[in-house]
Amino acid sequence: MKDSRKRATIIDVATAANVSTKTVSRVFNDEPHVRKILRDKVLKAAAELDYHPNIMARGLVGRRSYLLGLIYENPSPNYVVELQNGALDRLHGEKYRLLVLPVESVVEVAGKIMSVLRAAALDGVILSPPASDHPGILSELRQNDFPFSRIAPTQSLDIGPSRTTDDVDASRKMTEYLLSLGHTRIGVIKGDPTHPSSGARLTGFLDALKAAGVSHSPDLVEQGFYTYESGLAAARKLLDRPDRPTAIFAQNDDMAAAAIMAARDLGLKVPDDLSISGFDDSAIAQIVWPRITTVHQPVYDMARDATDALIAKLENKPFTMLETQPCELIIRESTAAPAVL
Amino acid sequence: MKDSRKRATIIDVATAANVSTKTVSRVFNDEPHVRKILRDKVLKAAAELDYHPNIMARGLVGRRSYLLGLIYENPSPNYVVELQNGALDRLHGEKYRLLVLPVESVVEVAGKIMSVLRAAALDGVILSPPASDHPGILSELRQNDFPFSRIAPTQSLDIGPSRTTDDVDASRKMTEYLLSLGHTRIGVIKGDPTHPSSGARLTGFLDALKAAGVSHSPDLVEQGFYTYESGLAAARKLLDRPDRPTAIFAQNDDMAAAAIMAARDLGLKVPDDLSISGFDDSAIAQIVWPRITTVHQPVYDMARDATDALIAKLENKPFTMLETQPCELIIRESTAAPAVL
DNA sequence: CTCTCTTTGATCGTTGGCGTCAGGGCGCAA
DNA sequence: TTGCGCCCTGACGCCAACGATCAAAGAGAG
Repeated sequence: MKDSRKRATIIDVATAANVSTKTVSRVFNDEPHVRKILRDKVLKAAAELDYHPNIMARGLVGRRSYLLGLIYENPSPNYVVELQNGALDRLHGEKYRLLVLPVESVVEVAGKIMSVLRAAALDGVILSPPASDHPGILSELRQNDFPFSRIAPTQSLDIGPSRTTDDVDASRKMTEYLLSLGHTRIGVIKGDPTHPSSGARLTGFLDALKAAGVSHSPDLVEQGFYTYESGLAAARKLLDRPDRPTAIFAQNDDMAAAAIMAARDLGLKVPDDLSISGFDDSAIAQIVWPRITTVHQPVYDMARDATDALIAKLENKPFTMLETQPCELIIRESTAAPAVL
Repeated sequence: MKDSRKRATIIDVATAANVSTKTVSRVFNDEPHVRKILRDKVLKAAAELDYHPNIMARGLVGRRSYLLGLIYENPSPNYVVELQNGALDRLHGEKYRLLVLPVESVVEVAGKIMSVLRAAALDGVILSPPASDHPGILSELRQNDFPFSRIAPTQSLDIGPSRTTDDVDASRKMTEYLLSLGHTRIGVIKGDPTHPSSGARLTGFLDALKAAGVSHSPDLVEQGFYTYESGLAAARKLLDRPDRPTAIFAQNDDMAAAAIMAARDLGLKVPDDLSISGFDDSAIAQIVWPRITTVHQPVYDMARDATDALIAKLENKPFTMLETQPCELIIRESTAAPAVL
């Protein structure tokens, strides 16, 4: 037994198996031109020596780190964890590993994204909103020929592989549902303005109103930032209005949950006195009471698929540039017909 | 201008600055014996060439990857994100990077932890519960002299740096508070039995009852797994009993939130008909209604400090082996005196 | 001739060990 | 006091080494 402190090298394995290092290399890289007998001998020797290829050395000569980055802002823990899990599950069994790169704000990294990526020696990067739509970041990546894939982009869908949903359509459907219940005075709590999803969701909302011939006052749109706290403040403003809306369409579930809390503070019953709908179908939507009517966003699936596309790109395999996932309206207890007509 | 696809090497910088590569290396590693004039010249050349040291090459010769791993199970997104943020914030500005290593269950990796760590070429690893208390994992790490630090361990506090809170004490305080309200029939929803925190929290609970001379039936202890779903099932069992408890002490906030939902399904009012308390003070505790009385766990702080200790260890700087953080009872709206005596 | 290997030597980018060189301080003899 | 040799130290440069891959050339077996 060797000193366990010292790791076995490819030379040790080659010696033990009585083959050349080249052969060992071939075995570990699944290359052809190795008989099964030899392959087994090598694997046996490697197992006995507890040999693992040195990623550093391999990376140095092959110019690959097998490290992928995931860039995200941190709106809600549920979202982040789903994002990570989607990526991690796809990476399971692969030799790639995931480095998490949370950023305070996309603006923060806009100019120095390449420095960050190079300093971390990443092979590729997965961009989540709003980085996935940031023109500066995208152009910098393209200029440097840096492999990336995008989660839920809304613009320039042709410049790289991506997985997305149609926020406008989903938002339109949700609005149609609220209209069908009889709501016409609908408050909106917008998400972070630096996230294009926020604009898209508003567009869908306005489209539906227009199609239904319902007029809408811009005063009923309040700015939030996809966080619980921002949702609380925005909901309070909406509910303090003399012409209080009969329904609030929050652009994500965290803000919808905050709206429920704000309504409770005012003694309003949800959904009897006020309907509230969210977006994303994150875990929180089923934990609060009433459970939130929302739109299911396949965050996990999008993250997994974006990772898949990135790996395909890195390995020069074919991949689809853009895939739009369906989204689904999920009706729960937070919405109902308005009590007063 | 060089082709931007090709990264500048230390040789390019040395050539541009008209010094030796060794000098450039010294500058980038903050070593002495370089005059300021030369240092500035090197930095200027490096900036112009957009040079970043190649981590792979550096790691190869120095046997360091500057990669730290964070091992965790995935009980609740809030917990995971706090954990990650604590570690990441400490790493900010350092050359170390964080690799996330979620595991299905600690048992899954118990035997092959070294393989995982070596395959990922990690410099060190941060263990969160329950890995931080797993005897198999700990002994394997020690046998291999692999640097690690632990978050919230409960056993063998002398074998490595760690940051923890006193779960027994915190649980005792919470129980004393429930007793002081007048509750004597208190149901418990336990956490995952593979997490030592679960046992510790039960111990504190039983200690307090014993000290107060209150007898307790083991039937009032239900098994959960720190997840919302498990809490829902456990709470239902407790509430279906003929001698329904007047209070439920859930061992984390997710399960406490589930208990609130279960109570609502039965038409019970919280806290009027049933008091519910949680543990951890995670985000969810303030999002549900009533907001949950809980014990604040400084997860973020513990993660940051454990990261700090690990870095200190890796760089042979002094560090404290064990530090116990205070914990704080946080009283909110989910607890009150029992209505019926 | 093809398939399955081995051998040799170069290569990736960086760092550690060691050598070199210049200059300063110091002791000591004249 | 001056001049000389010596040691020490700071400021570098040169070269091998880290571990794996890869290209090229060759060899034995079928």
